[in-house]
Amino acid sequence: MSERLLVTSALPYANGSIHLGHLVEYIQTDVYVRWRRAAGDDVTYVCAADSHGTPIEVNAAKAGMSPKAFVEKYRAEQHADFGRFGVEFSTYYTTDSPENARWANRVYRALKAKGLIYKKSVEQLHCEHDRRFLPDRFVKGTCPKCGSPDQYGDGCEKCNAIYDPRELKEPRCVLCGNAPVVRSSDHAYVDLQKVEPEIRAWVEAPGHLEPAVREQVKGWLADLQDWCITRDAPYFGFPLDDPEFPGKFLYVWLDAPIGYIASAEHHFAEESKERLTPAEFEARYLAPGTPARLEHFIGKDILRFHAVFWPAMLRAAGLKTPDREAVHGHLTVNGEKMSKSRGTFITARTYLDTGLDPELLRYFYAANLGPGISDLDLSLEEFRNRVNADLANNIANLASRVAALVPRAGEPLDEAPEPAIAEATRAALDAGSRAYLALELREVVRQANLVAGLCNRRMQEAKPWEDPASPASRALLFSAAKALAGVAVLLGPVMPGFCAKLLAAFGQARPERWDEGYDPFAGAPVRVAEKPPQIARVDAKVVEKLIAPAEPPKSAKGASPAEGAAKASARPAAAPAPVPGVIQYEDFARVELKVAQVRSAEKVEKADKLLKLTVDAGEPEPRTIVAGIALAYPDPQALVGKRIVVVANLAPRALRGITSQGMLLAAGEPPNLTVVQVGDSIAPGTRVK
RNA sequence: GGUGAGGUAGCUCAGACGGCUAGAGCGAGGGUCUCAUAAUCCCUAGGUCGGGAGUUCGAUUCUCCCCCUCACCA
Repeated sequence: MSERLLVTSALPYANGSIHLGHLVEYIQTDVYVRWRRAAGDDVTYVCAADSHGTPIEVNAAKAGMSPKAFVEKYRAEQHADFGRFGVEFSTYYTTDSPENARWANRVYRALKAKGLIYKKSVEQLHCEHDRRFLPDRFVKGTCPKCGSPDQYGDGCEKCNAIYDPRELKEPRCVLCGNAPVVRSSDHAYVDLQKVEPEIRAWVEAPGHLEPAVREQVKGWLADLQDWCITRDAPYFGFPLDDPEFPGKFLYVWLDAPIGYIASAEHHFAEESKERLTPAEFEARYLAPGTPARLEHFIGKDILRFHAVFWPAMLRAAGLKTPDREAVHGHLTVNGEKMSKSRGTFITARTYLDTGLDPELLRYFYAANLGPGISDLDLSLEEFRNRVNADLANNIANLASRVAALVPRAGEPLDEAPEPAIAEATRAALDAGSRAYLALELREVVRQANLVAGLCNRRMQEAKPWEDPASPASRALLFSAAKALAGVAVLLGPVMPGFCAKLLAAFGQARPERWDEGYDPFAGAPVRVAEKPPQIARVDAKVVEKLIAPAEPPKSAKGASPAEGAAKASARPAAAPAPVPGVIQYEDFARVELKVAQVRSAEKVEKADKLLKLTVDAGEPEPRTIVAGIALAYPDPQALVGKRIVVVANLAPRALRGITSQGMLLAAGEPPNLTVVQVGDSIAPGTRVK
């Protein structure tokens, strides 16, 4: 196919560390980019740190740093983290760059020249103490609808009401706690109604958006709101160069997507192998009608900016519009939003610290990613199953058994392949290629496993270990090794390291390109050049290390507010602020209560209050629980067979030399005490909530 | 409240211009080989295809209503 592409991932906000939610998008994009390159395309993969906005300005000040230094710290850390997961950008720049300042002003001037900018006075909450207007997330107060305290200025997390910050009761500035006042200020607005037909045309054109996404965006177009693109000082951003709006800054969301362009321009001017002047870069990549493709990977949370505002901006600036926007959903962990209080907020570092290979995460994501916007769940159990069943048991083990037999068959092998294996491998490569283009990564993974599964089955049928040197055995071993080479090529974009080793193991070279003319059964004869790569089976204990010990909810003071939507998707839910004496649902949810059936009960020696119980909590192993209930149950046998409720996730603790794995619920004080029981219809292991 | 998406086996999902016994992978249960990472391979799972009504010879697949989930928005 040989096309030229500019591919982008959303720009992570330079205000925090990369987590597994971010990585969905960057891994998805990286896999796509690697496949494109393997297929002979010329791809430039652009990303950058999103560096502007109130949160960065405020947090930098808190950290006693200049915004520039603050941003650079996170930019470098993020870039390094991505690299560890094999995400290889052509460039990882910053939106706070001279190139971007120039581009942002150019786009602004273009909007203005087209008559799309108008001035409007807006009332906002202003903190007299901090001398600043407060973005929605910088105000907290009581919800005007339901009366819940401690809600952000844009909406209530309790009743889901959405309102204007001015409606908030008892508002206060999250920075200093003082009550803000209402003040008005003039701002620049983009009149989107005027360009609605152009936006609509872009949205409805086939190929730009997935059908489901397109419907969503069309819904917005039916009720287009004008867009405010300026902010008041103090602000970390580009000063607006327009006498009509003195002292204003460009809103971060105007310059963020422009950062794609500015970063790419910077890359070609100063980093790339083939250097391009800004004019050459623009002509090649951005001129309307250029054959170069522009593709954006984004999360569903920033769809509006990319599917409505961005095409409008590009059109107004006389540039080409995107050829595709791939939108993915958010990451959940064990079926729920990532949450610091549950310990499921997993950073890239946390993952690396467990010692798990980053390529396993790439594989898992690929195995679960399609072109749609549905959320992707990282169930730790599924992760383990997937890696163990597909990689360890199926693919890597096949490589291992073939490698053990090839020397016994007599190297090198250069046979006629088994037709069924050859055909299946070619079909998988063919289907895989189409799947990559359609971003059906899970289909790619499926195809690879089909091939390996067939080879394993053939091995089982033909038993080449019985007579390895026979012509039939040699043909099968040759076929399996070559099929593995095909699998390595197919999965190469997903697991570059593993696949390179797999090819090398059987003396196979990586093809220059595999879109056309690549035949795994041609090329070098098969010999075992080195040990094939192993995939250690993942142990449940290792995976569990991903979940941090639950962290107490942060105080309101420490919570870092985000202005509008964070740029990169899958941001965590903000921890609700604690109210004295009242716990949040999350606090309760941290306590894992389970039904358990008492198997045995006996007195603990030398302790007149303690009983030692063995209970079945629906787990592989029975639990031992030591409880101070002996006075209330002089005959421990009375408890045997009862279904009680235990706290299952309590840290184990030794009592009288016996480790108690949890505690049971009981009402009253000894000796007048009764163990909480449930009916016989509830099975041991059932969660109590 | 509005808009959009979706609700198919324990889990992740396929599928059907309406029609043979609704599929796959993983998990689970049983069996098997031993070249290989206690891996492979074989068999098994009987799920009201969210609920109700309608159209039809026939709907899980079409229409309508309802319920639930998710997202975006006022």
